[in-house]
Parts: sequence; structure tokens; C-alpha cells
Amino acid sequence: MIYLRTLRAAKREGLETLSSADIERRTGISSAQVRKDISHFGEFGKRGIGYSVDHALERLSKIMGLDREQRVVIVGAGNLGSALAGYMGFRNSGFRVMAVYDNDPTKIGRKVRGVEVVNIRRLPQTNRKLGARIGIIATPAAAAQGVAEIMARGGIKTILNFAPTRLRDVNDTVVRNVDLTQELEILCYFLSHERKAKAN
Amino acid sequence: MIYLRTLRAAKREGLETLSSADIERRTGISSAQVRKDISHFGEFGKRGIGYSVDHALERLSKIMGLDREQRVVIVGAGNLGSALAGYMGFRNSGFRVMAVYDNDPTKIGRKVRGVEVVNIRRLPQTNRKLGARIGIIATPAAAAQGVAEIMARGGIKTILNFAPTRLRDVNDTVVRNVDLTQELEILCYFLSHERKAKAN
DNA sequence: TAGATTGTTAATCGATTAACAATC
DNA sequence: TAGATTGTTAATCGATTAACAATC
Repeated sequence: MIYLRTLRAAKREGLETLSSADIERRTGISSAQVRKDISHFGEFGKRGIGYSVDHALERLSKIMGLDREQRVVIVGAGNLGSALAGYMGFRNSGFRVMAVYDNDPTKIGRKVRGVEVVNIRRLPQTNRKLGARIGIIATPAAAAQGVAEIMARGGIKTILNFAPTRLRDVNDTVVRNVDLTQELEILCYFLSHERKAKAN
Repeated sequence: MIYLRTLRAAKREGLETLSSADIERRTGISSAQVRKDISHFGEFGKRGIGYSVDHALERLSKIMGLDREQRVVIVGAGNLGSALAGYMGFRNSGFRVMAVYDNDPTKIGRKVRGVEVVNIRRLPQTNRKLGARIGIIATPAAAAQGVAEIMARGGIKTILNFAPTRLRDVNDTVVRNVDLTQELEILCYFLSHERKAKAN
């Protein structure tokens, strides 16, 4: 979350408070929007002062569930799945990749980035032990729907889907899609339709 | 772009026309929105019939610049950069990764996924030949701003930035940010704040 | 002609911004 | 008290949806 990142940066700089105007300067989000967003989580600014960096950091981390380790499993041990398994950005933010699953016998049993590759069919069973509630799908599109259903059976509650396909609502699961090709396509559009706007 | 993907799927199924209501069924985007979006690119539906799959595909591809190969360069030959260099989704959509750049002498000269790793300092020069106008940043946050500036000097017009940092506006360049950690954080938020909504 | 469906205008809804009383 | 800044309400803006004349 951008506010957490901003607060962390401010803390590293030794600042003790940050006003909504300061946050606007750092993020580009208008101060009014900043105040509205933050107040939605509770009333933890001080009028005339701003937000205490430490206090806001603590409160926001807790609200986001980022005050403790969050366990993640990845399905798909290809290029992308492997890269995500070793992605330091996740580790640095308190996420821990517990297992990588795949259906390819030549991959099962090997390790990628220090994480064991397990047979996808064992996900429901093994995830009872691991207790991950966040899953990442890094498979071809054709496999994604089936994987999502297996994840749901394994107790996964939220899915980050990198497969370029819409997942038909898996019961009780929140799905977020990241479509890398689409991102490139949007840039491509800007190439031929020059405009000075920013693309997101 | 979701309309292109939908049209391609319809073509594979042998359909000749698609109405805005059909597209709503396939994408979840309301038919009114579909018509508004498409009409914005020109008037190429037929009343009483819908959109000709072939015709719409051709027109939209051209408008998006996806009727020809689009060249891409990647900076950062780490896990993520390497995965993106070999990502089939890009290739299948007409993007071609021309080079991967890095500043690590142990990587320069090697190949990742069949693409040569070149010294980042040579980007402005080598990209004159390659002619890529799309760049992907897959470096640590600290390096991203410098890379963006080098890219601009090399004629890169649009940037897909995976580094978790806001790029201060690089002149004449469109930047799109993909923050993988943020995506996971958003899911994390849904874990503790159960709601039946979809996350994007 | 009757039925279907677009492109577009008008109505609705939601999100952003401006403004300001409360208060540190 | 005077200055700064929050939290929130009211005003504005933009985006989505509904509705329908045009037309295939």
C-alpha cells in the first residue's frame, strides 16, 4: 500500500510526523484524498500536527494484516512462477513463499529458489499444514480455472492470477488479476496515440 | 486489451459477429460500456447485427498498434527480468524482446532465455539499431530512476516499471507501474476484511 | 415490416476536490 | 491566542448506466 511505503520511507529519513500535504508531495495523491483514505481506517491524525509516522505505521500495518508473516503458495514452476518464488520484494514486505506446485513430473521434487516443487494434486492436503491463505497462479491460461478450484479446496482465500484468463467466480475466493500482456498493450496504444498523460 | 482477446476467442470458435450483449457475457463489462468504448475508436458495428469479428479485430489491432511486431527491451537480468524475457504471453501477442540489459559484469555477455545480456551503459547506442520503443524496468527500486533516464536517451517512449518506486516524470515518456508487492498487499487486506466483492 | 442492435444523449451514480469547523 | 492541519460535509466532476432514435 502506497501509504505504508511512504510512511516507511519517512521513518528511514528520521521524520516523526507527516501531514497530508507532505504525503501529497511524495505520492501525487491529493491531500484531501489522503485524509479521506486514512480517516476511513480510523481517526489517527492530530489536527495542527499531521500523522505520527510510528503510530500510523503501526495502525495501518495491523489493518492491512502486514504486522505478521503472510504465507503464500505459488502454482506454476515455469519462468514466472520461479521468479516470483524468489522475488525479494515479497520477502521484504513480510510475505513468505511456502511451496511451489506444478503438474510436470520433471519439476516435482526439485527446488526452485530454495522452495520445493510439489505435485499440484497434493495442494489441498499439504496446505492444511502450511496454512497459506494467499495463492498465486502462474500457469498457462488453460490450467488456471482448475488450479483456482484446487486452491479453494486447500483453504486459499485470495488469489493473484497471472494467467491471462478471467476466473469464473470461485466460491468464497477473492481474485485479483495481473495481466502482463495487457500492460504492454496499453503502452503500445500510447505509442501511436501520443498524449502527455500518464498511463496509470 | 480485453476486447481483442474476446474477439480472438470468438474467432477461434468460428463466430462471425459478436453483439455488445455477447461481449458483456464474456467479459462482465456492461453492454452499454462496451458500445461506448468501441464507438470511441470509430463507428464499426452494424445496427441490428453487432460487430463483425474479423473487421473489429482488424480495426482494433491497428488502432492499438498490435497489427505489427512491437519491439521491447528489458533492463534487469535478475529473476523477474529473465522470466519476462522468456514469457510466452508476450511473444504470442506480437511483442518481441530484443535485448536484456544489466550492470552486473558477471551477467553481461551471457544469454537469458535466448536473449543476450548487454551492458546497460550501451543501451542508448544499441537501441538505435534495435529500435525498441517499449522498455521494461525489472531492477531494484534504487536503480529505476537512472534506468528510466537512460531509456529515454535510447529512444524508449513507454516504460513498464516493475520496480517499487514512483518514477519522477521522465520527459516525453509514458510510464506504467506494476507493483507486485502491492497486489499481494491488497489481497492481504481482503483476508482480514472479508467481503464478497471482487478485488479488481 | 418486425426484430435486433448500434451509437449517443440524458439520467444516475460514485469518486474527487474544495471548503471549513473542530482542535492540536 | 495564532497558525497549522485534521476529519467531514457540500460542491464538482467524471464515469457508468439507462433509454431510445436510427438503422441494419
